[in-house]
Amino acid sequence: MRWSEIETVPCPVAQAMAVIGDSWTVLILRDALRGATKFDEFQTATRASRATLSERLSHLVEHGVMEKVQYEAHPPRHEYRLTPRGRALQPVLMMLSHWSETHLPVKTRSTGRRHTTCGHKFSPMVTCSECGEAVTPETVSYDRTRIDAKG
Amino acid sequence: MRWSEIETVPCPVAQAMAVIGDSWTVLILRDALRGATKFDEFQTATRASRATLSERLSHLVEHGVMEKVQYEAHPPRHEYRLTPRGRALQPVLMMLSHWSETHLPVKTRSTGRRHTTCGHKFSPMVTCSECGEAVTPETVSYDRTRIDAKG
DNA sequence: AGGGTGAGTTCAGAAAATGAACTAACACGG
DNA sequence: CCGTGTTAGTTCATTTTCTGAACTCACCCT
Repeated sequence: MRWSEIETVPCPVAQAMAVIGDSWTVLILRDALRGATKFDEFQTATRASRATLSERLSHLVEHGVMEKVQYEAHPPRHEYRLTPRGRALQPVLMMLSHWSETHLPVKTRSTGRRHTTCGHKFSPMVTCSECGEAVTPETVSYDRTRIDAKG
Repeated sequence: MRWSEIETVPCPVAQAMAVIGDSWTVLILRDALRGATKFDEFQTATRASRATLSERLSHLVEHGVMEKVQYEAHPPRHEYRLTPRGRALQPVLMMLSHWSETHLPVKTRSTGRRHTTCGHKFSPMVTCSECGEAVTPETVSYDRTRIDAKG
């Protein structure tokens, strides 16, 4: 199966990858979440080629993760903004970054995440919406599990 | 910059992508977390080509996310198992899947996640390790933010 | 007129992915 | 011993995608 046909696979993870699974896309989202909006800003930050970046941004717009907004008419200038759907990826990126910081050989400075509500430096944790306790791989079950890609 | 050089970028997200950012890799991890261990199991579930799958599995082993274990000597047979580093990706995959289920047009059945500790169906939430309250994009700040890829 | 900026597009060459077939190393049944 | 089956790959010709550099367009500024 071709990677470009991944969108046809009826699995939530595959559907997510169809939208944000191409190379560079996660780095684009990282920068968007940090406030980047302009084409050249993304190009400098990600260092993807202009052609690839253009393709990826269009793809994200098509899938409702970002929107392309004209912010100046003369000369015509655009910026790319995260939609609510795009901003909802923040927890995913945060968990990914935290995994990287805690489980990969260190090649980066500590991120210094601070929770402004309580004022402390913190680690992001995944908890249960119902009881508030931590969720671990061992304490989750799935009512219907499908291993195969076809459904 | 070439995608294969992404590992040289000193940013946690880029480092994570260097390990799990290639196409198919996240689907391999999805299946590994569901209990897949054998080459052909991964091939059937992901539908990646055998060559690509072989390359990706080796890459994950190199980076300590999976290990290749001989489980039978005659004939020699191996299986791929998640290491602790690999299992630690479960929260990332869970948040990704949850994003897909809640923010993408539905093309899949609901996952039916249940927290065995409390017995309820639940949604995974990201909370602060210090105060236990929900973390949102608006309630996080970073002590040192770097937008550029160079550091 | 000449230079600069933002947002791309174009294109030839390089790199990576695909699918099908092939290999290896054995087990099993007859 | 022979043919078939299983697991785990490798090989390779073809197709697809990515890369970097240059180029375009539409303006503004001096």
